[in-house]
Amino acid sequence: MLYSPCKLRHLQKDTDEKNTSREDDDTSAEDNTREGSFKKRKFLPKELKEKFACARPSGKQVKDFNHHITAELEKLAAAYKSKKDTWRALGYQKAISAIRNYPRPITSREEALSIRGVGGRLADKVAEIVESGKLRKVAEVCEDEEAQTLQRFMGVWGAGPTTAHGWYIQGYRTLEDLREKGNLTRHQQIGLKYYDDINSRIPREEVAEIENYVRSAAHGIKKGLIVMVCGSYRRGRATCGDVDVLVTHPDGQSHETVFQPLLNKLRETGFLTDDLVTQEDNGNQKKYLGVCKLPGEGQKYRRLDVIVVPYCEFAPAAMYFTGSAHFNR
DNA sequence: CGGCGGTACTG
DNA sequence: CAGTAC
DNA sequence: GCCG
Repeated sequence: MLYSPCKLRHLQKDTDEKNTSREDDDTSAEDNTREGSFKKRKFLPKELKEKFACARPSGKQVKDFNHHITAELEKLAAAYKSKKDTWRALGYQKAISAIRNYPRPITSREEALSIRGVGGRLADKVAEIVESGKLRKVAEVCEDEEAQTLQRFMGVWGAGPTTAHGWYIQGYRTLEDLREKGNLTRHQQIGLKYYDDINSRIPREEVAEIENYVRSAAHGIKKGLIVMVCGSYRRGRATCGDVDVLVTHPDGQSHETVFQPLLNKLRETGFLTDDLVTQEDNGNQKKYLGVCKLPGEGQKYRRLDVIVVPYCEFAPAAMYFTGSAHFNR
């Protein structure tokens, strides 16, 4: 697949929910607001509109017909990942993604097997879930203390399987242990501090609020900036694991000078509360990873990524960062 | 069987 | 360099 | 785990 105007170097792929250990609730409301406002922008050249037509997922909310199946498989995927069985976990994750996009309830082993990404072993498991409502393998693999602890530790941002295992063999079992005795990297300290918030799903309504907040700040810096949330939000999911904000400017130049001023502005207002990676350069893209919180009482801390791209890479970047099913084939 | 994304940051 | 995240 |  090629996108003509610019070379697409270093585009990041985001195949599915990053929070593999969490599950979405289903349902509800589609957002026409952003799409609506988007169509009204008159300065979009037509070739870019065409790309958007490809890039834009259907406006409909994505239904999760096989939630009972993916929820069970997610448990195994997370357990395998925590045990450093990464390729097995990847196989599970691909199958889960495929099943999640499957447009109707799966009722048989054969039907499962017809889905690309689901092989014989997983089709057996799907069949067991369809028949009994659960997987015995989950009890076997996930319910021992080690598996539970490893997964708890991997919920700390910046801690992967190796770190989690290291903590485990040092005798740590709880987050309290980590706070008191573990030596954590700066990333992990932040990840621990906001553990509960960061590991909760974000309602898409709140994602929209965050998008608007960032957009307002951006427009205070430079008029005409385009601010758009990608990721699972853009795929129509009811909840998201984090917020992926893509920023560009139609004049093809302004994106170069916007990155730091925008972040500074968001810091000044107290919206950005912690930085994880302050600048990751990818060709002419710039990426920020951090933590934000909307103003007001009772708001949660949320993981926020900001990516600034040149205009010519905007549409394809939106596709990459959205990671649509279309793109996985 | 071997390959499974490729890159940038942190320490 | 290994580990991690995107 | 799955795929080619």
